[in-house]
Amino acid sequence: MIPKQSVNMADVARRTGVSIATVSRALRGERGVSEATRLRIQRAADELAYVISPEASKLSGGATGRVAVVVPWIDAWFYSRILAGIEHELRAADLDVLLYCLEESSQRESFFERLPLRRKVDAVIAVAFPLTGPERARLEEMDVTVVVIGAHAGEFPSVRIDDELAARQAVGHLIRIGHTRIGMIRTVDPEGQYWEGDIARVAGFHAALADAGLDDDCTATVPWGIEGGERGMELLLSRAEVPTAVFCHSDEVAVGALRTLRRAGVPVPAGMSVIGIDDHPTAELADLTTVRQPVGEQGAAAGRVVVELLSGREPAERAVVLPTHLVVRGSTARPPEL
Amino acid sequence: MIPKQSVNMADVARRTGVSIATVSRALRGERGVSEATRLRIQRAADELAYVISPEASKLSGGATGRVAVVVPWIDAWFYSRILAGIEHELRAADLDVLLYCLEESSQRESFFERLPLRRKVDAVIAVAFPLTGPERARLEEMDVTVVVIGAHAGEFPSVRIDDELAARQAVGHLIRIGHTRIGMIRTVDPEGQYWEGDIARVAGFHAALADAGLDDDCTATVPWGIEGGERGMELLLSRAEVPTAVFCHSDEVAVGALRTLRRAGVPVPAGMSVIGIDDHPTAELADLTTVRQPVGEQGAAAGRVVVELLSGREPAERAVVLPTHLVVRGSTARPPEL
DNA sequence: ATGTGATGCGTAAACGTTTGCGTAAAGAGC
DNA sequence: GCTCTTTACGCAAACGTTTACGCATCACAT
Repeated sequence: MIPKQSVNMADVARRTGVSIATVSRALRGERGVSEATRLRIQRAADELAYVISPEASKLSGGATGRVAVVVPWIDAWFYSRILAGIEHELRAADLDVLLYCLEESSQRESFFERLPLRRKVDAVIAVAFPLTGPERARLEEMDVTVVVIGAHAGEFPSVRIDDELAARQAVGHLIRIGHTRIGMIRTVDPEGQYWEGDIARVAGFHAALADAGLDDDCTATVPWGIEGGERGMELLLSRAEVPTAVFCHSDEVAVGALRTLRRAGVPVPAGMSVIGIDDHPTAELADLTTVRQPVGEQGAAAGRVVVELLSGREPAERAVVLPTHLVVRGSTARPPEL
Repeated sequence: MIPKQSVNMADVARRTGVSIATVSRALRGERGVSEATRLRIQRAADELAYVISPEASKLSGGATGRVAVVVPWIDAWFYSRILAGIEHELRAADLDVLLYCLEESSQRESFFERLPLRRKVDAVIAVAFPLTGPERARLEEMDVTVVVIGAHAGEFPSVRIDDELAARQAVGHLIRIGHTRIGMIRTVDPEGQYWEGDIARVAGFHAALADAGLDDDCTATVPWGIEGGERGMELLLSRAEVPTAVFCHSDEVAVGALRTLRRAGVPVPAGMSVIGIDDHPTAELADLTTVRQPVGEQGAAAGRVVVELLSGREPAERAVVLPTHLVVRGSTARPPEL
């Protein structure tokens, strides 16, 4: 057997002339250790480049120092930015990030159902997918702390934007510049489910139209993504009453819509205004008007909430709602009639 | 203290009437257990929904079941796709992914230097950043298995594309359609370092030109990204001899180059051909000719290599090189002179 | 009958922490 | 001076595995 080259608490204890128990307490900042010895221990630990063994710690009732992040996709702008925000914040707090990419709801279900989360992590951050009732119940019964991004699920702390407001900002812009026939392209996931964010955006769409006394039956439903956007715009163009402006669930959908318009020879914004949500990088490239949401910042906020909760403090707010705002570019203009 | 609701080996042992040791051996498929009892134990474990505690396992000399993935950025197409590939493959093998996003080389250095990797993970996958000599040495001396993506570092198994060949494919295309004055936009990282991939692409660029007997002093060096691409094209346009075609380090750089051209009123491809590498999603949107590389597949391949190594098998190949191929779109055409 | 290897399994000692309990010493109140 | 807390620390028992060792048992050849 190769000699263990890793230093453990016993080494630190020996070096400081105290017991292992005292080292444990000192290093975790527990009370019951004089400031003087705590300092000595801390220094010794630094000198030895000691790092705690998460295994042993967890095994004897401590924390794992790990947080699970569950996303439906990684290779999508939104999720990877969220993830970046989370990772940054958690690493700053010396927590490790365990990544689970669970595309299908059945995978998520079995993950929450039978996986021994409590054995692996101290907390779970669930990003932007619909939590089913059983999932929620399951999470509540195991004693991991949970934070949800992009949705509000039961009593769990959450971080999100106000999707309904964002939709109102987008549609409000279209109304202000004179549009009266406004369409929307909404999205469903591959399993045919509407996500909370989409539902709220549709609600905001309808509410904004209602406030302005406008008709609102002009909605197309497509799978999320660029191709969905293409299809959605095709659907809207084939209507009896073609709208003069379209509010898209998100920028990627809007980019698809723009492609269809280009192919159909409809000039943007002269013949059709298009607006999205996100401020995705390609929105700038495509000169797309949009409602910007802070993405990385949502991840970071969730990370901070987790850190607070794990260190026993109550976070400042249990439901963080970050602001969105309109970014006007070249894809929206007054309707042709005016 | 809340009663432990998690099943452990003792429970399985009791249920089957064997010792804990036997359960341990049976569940890991070690020899020394009759097939009959192994089956009984397996069934009991399933019935109890037993899952091993990674902490205890690691603590007593076993594996952690975790793999660290180190990337310089997450919120970039390339890395998030790689990550998706890795995650998918590792999850299939019941390994957990620990994500570390280390942007600065100093962070990476201290990560490899003082982090107790052996305490946390069984293996490390390093994605596409330059490993310094000390880092390499450090990794070698701790007994974690290492796999490198997008570079070849020492004796470590690696997964990558042939960057030089990819460059040759791109430049070869430009030469074949008649270009003789070809420029390149290469990239450096924020710390002023050239990455292995870039160096190889430059080499391929020069080699392809040399093979065709062409001049090759037309290179611009910029920071990676869209803005870098814009700047790079500005530099090339301000040359005494403006090239008729430009090979860009990657698609995102090429997109920047296209923006500068549009602003400068240079028609593409009539006035300038542009080609990139990657086949980034926006390459299709921007109608950009490019050399496609399999990105998610590189991650998946690396994941498979790790799985092989951790289960004690030697992987099929220690240096996996995945193929690239030309994707011709509308951003390249014969030069104006012809 | 005896010896010789396998084979199948149990015993018990790690692994490196956390934590309840015990205890000595110091300080506080009278 | 004597209790009564409080503080600072040590002891030792968990936590749930892996694994070196040891002991039967059995097949097979002597």
